[in-house]
Amino acid sequence: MKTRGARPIGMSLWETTHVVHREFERMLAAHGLNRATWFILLTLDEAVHPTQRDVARAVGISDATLTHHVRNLEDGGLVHRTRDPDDRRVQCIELTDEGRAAFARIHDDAMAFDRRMRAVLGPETTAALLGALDTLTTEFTRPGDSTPIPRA
Amino acid sequence: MKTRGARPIGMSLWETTHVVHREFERMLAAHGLNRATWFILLTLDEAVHPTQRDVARAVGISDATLTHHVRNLEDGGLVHRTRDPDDRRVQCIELTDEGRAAFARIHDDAMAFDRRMRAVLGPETTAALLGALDTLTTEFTRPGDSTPIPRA
DNA sequence: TATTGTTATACTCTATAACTATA
DNA sequence: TATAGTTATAGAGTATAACAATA
Repeated sequence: MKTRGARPIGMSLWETTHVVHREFERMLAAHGLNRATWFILLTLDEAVHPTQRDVARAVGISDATLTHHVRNLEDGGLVHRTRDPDDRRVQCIELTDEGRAAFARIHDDAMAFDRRMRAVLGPETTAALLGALDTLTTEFTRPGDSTPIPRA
Repeated sequence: MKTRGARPIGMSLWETTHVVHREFERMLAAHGLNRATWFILLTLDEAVHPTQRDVARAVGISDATLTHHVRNLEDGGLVHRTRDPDDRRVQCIELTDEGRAAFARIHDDAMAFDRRMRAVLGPETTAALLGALDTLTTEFTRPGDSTPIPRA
């Protein structure tokens, strides 16, 4: 058939995302994290006393999957959980001191990563890229799918 | 800590890619395929008598993983394999008639998908987006990592 | 010995369903 | 009854290592 036309946008989008993402994951792995656990720590940093369910929603994974990752974080000593005294069904997740230190280190690396991207693109292209991505996200997001931080 | 600055580019890139990709996978799933098998069919359409190893390289997966997917395609009747008479170690993969028909249908849908993206962006923004993606891919591709069509 | 591909096996991420404990 | 979270289990996609067949 030899179907050849312009390269599909989706192909470029996929390729770039995964080339970039691979580098980002290498950085996270050097700190003992992966994408899901990093998103969890980000959510914990930004939310005020979230329940696990809140965190799962924010990260875009199921409760069961969150339990799995939180257990890993807890085993690694980055996080610790206590039952909420006001509602003992609720687990309160908090960063440990070690977790806060790790978060700060990774956050620095993540910011450096972002600066590298912005530097290579330049301010105008960066703005154009972000605008285009936003347009596509709006176009392809389904009303039902509320995934603030998208899943894999 | 409440670390808040501009939204990282990587986050937008990740989110958009996966919102778009989710829709694309829905389309593929309606035809009984997934991303890996679609990339395999694309490679078969474009390459001339590739070995399985060639296809694995092009898709960016291991030989063992390719075997796994090719078996699924074969079970689905889209592909069939014969040993190369000139070198009986080599499997020649070919689309069946049914495979060619399925490929044509999916290809039509994929082109429609691409038109939808280009339409919502407009020609200038499309060009700007592709340029930015290309810049990022170049910046973050490691010399060793040759992944023409990227893996998950 | 080197290469092509397969098999056996296992790991990670994910989900659903059934469950516990609380409310 | 309803909710928060856990456990048990499974499936998809991936990989590595050992292997068979062929060169």
